[in-house]
Amino acid sequence: MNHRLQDRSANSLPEACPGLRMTPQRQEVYRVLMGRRDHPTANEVHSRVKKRLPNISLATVYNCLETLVDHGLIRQVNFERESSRYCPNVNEHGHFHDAASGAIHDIDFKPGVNLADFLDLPPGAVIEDIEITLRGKLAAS
Amino acid sequence: MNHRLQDRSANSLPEACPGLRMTPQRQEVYRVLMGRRDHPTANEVHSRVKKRLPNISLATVYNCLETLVDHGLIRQVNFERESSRYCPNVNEHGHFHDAASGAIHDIDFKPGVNLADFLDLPPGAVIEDIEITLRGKLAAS
DNA sequence: TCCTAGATTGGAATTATTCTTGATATTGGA
DNA sequence: TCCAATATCAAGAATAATTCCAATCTAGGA
Repeated sequence: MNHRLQDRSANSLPEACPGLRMTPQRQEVYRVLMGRRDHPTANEVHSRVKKRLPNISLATVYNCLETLVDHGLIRQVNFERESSRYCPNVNEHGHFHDAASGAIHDIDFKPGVNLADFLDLPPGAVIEDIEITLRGKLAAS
Repeated sequence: MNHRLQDRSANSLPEACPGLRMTPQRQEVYRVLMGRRDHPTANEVHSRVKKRLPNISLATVYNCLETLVDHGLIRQVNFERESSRYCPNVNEHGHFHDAASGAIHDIDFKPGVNLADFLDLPPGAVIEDIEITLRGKLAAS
């Protein structure tokens, strides 16, 4: 078992994230996200965080989430015009939205795949961020 | 010159779109979108439409846009949490958001690509809709 | 310890969008 | 043609997610 990895994935902020002051609120928001690999909204995060920090405000949860996103520790994902969701998986990946259950699944790229393999990118485009969202159904099979 | 195509692309709703009653408002909203291949917000559409229909309300523009989207005549696209934009290109395609200019470019798929070749889809997934958004810069080259 | 920058809070403000309601318009059938 | 049923439109109110603001609070360095 890799101790550091375990810390990272369920308990704490990485010790050294330059320019980020670790506060109990930020730590708990991060912990809550890492502790369950789903895609909660700010509201849902707020509910979960309140179990340990009953006085935390929703505004603070928004602040913490924004800070964590800015530092690349979590990702913000948007589906249509629904409320933003937050995703503990910072690897490059897409999302599959199951229309039936409402569940959101992370979608990885197949190994070695390059965007330019399937998209006609404008010449000279430098891609800084990718958002891939699929909507559909999982066959009951 | 293909008369019907010309009609379709710049002047009117397609004559036969089942279940869609063609009203002056819808026609104008559609015309305005087809007439300029950009990605306006509902507000921008409203401004443009008002040139010919000065009394049209923003609510009606929203209604028309929603109806046109539901009938597959235009597409609604979202970037982050910005206001929705509407896109006259109903072919399957993605978008590239140029951070410098703010411009949005359509990105086509390379011919014949199958997403499943590039993405690790959950087994049995039936894709109904794809949204691909890239953000970045166009090299000044 | 004291100071300062940054963080937190609660509530107010903002903004895109949707809803509601009443008025109008259109359609298909008698 | 006329009517009834239905769809659309307009205006403003309502909603909901998010951001802003002003007033504390806190941690860490001098």
